[in-house]
Amino acid sequence: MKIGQATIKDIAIELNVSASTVSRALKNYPGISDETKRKVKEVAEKLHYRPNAIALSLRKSRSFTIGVIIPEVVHFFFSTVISGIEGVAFSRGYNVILTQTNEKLAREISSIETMLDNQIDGILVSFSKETTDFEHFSKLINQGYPIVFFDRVPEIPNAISVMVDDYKGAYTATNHLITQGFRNIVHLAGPKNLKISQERIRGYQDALIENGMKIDPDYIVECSIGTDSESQKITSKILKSLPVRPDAFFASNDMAAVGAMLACKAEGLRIPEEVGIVGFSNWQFCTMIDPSLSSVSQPGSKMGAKATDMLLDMIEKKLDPNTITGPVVLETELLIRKSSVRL
Amino acid sequence: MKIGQATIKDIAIELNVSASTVSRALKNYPGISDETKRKVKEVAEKLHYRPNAIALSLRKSRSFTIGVIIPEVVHFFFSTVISGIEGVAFSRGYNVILTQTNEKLAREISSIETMLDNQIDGILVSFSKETTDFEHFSKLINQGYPIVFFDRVPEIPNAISVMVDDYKGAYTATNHLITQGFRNIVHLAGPKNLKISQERIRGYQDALIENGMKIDPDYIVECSIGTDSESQKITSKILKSLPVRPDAFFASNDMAAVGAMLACKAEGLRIPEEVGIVGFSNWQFCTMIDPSLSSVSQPGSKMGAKATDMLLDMIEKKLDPNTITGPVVLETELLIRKSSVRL
DNA sequence: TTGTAGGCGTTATCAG
DNA sequence: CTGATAACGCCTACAA
Repeated sequence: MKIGQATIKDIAIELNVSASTVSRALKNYPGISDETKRKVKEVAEKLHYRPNAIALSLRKSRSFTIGVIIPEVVHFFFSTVISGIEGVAFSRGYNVILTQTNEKLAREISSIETMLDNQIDGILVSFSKETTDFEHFSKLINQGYPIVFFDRVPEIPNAISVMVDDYKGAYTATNHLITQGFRNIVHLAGPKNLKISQERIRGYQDALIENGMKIDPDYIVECSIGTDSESQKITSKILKSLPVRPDAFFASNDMAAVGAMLACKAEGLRIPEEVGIVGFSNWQFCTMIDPSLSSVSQPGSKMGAKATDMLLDMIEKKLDPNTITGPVVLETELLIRKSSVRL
Repeated sequence: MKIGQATIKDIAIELNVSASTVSRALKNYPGISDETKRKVKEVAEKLHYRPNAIALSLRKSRSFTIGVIIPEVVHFFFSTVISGIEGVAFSRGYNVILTQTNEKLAREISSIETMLDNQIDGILVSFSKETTDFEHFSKLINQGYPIVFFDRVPEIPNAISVMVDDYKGAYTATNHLITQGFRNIVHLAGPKNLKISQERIRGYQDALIENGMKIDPDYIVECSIGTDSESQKITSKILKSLPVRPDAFFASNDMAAVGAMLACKAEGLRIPEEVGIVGFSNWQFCTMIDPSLSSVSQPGSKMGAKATDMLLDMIEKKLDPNTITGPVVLETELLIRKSSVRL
């Protein structure tokens, strides 16, 4: 036996039949004698034959592999999404090629190119913070190439996307803070070019308005990086600079919420008595910190699973993209913990 | 222009030359007129020609893709490893196929098969908790197939692996607790079939011995799942059941450490005054909880990067596996925070 | 300097 | 029921 995998040819030679016969026998094609099938399968087994997926890809222009483009792997939410993606892909017989952009547009573009070179059957994308032009995506969409966006979704024609109800999540969180009697609520917002950030801002604002409160732009502060240290710095600054000291923070992500919490503690402010805090994403550590952090949970794994199912349905033509009108929106859930409850 | 990518043939037809000429021109082979090269490249550009990676793979039996087999994606440490892997792979021109086993042996085996079917050039593995037989790995190793193990490494001949110095990390952590005056130190251990768990246990024990303390098996408790809730339950139980109440916990992972912390708090024990706690891995939340958690940091990203570099070196024959004797061991670092300092 | 032919592993098509 | 041939896209030894 030669090095490397046995091929159909090897089986054919061993049995003195043609390669096509072997191919058909292995796939139980009609019009092959049971006897031949038996023998072929026996030899295949003996030689540990496994079909060469690359040859199949070349032949069929299909790789049974999907690509995932994600800003960062080391990010709790995204890692849950990846997990969801991987699960569905595996169970439906697809491989997953993973790429992280580190929030770089250039990396995003080059990853897409490599994926196309590799005959990837479809792509799942959450684009980078740098991405403001979506030409590299719309080009593919217009060619009918299967793409599904998740979480960070672009506003371009015919884009298929899965997202969470950021607006409602933010609205509910803010409303909860108001119900708890907090009045000067700061929103620590995400990068304002992302739709998800905008939606969360909108939810925050509407909650204020509907409760008869005023919107003050100074109380909407952008935390573009999203780390706890960034938000800690920003928070301690605004605790002093704002005309009326904030008594609550609704953060667009949990890291930022923790930063705010640390800053408040450093100022000697008690949580939740003096300051209420709510985060977004429900990272694992929410229940581990003291006080435990209220947070809007995003169904990351479900989002990954849903996006993958849609993508594979498109690939397998079980789903006509044209029948899809709007984005698929998954519900969030406000998990109320100690950081925001003072009543 | 037809649907799909332009091929070498398309360029050849457009220029009335043979496909081989085009192929050579594109790769700047000697013995092709500059004129032809120029024209070929021009047309290639015009048609947005990109080489078909699948065809290349088939031809060369090389895919420029490596496989990563990991127990869980949603795990801070592993996600940093993935990040390191992805970074090096990308910069060296390789794709990454990702698979998570969810700690299932069956999944591990089937993933390897799929990867081999896809002509993956090499594999990076951290095996599952279920894996006790390594036949599926040794078979490949003996065939000369490039594999590098990371973090969870098997004790089989010729295995190339990258790990952290679990022994020293555990030793240092335990020693630190002793220095702080803690005397009844419980070790919350990981699954005992994993080498990393064994090494940490050994480090813990040696630190006790060298400080003239006794080893009590009852003070080594296995937390096989590794969640905070598991360890919380276990901790509150042993706080009561052990003859002498423990005054410190060295946990084999940070989640377990947090569980212990929560259990102690629930018992009204003050940390670090009455109970000292040290974790392992230095998850993000260590600095976010109160008191901040001392932890042994594992260089996950570096581990991923190192393992990938070695794997690619093997693949590219820059590294002869036979020259490698032992595993590559990366240093850990004890990060001392509030949870363990009472002096 | 360029073209031809053969092959990487598989399967669809057409013959027999 | 089975075989021969061509093709997926690319590369390369050999020929011209």
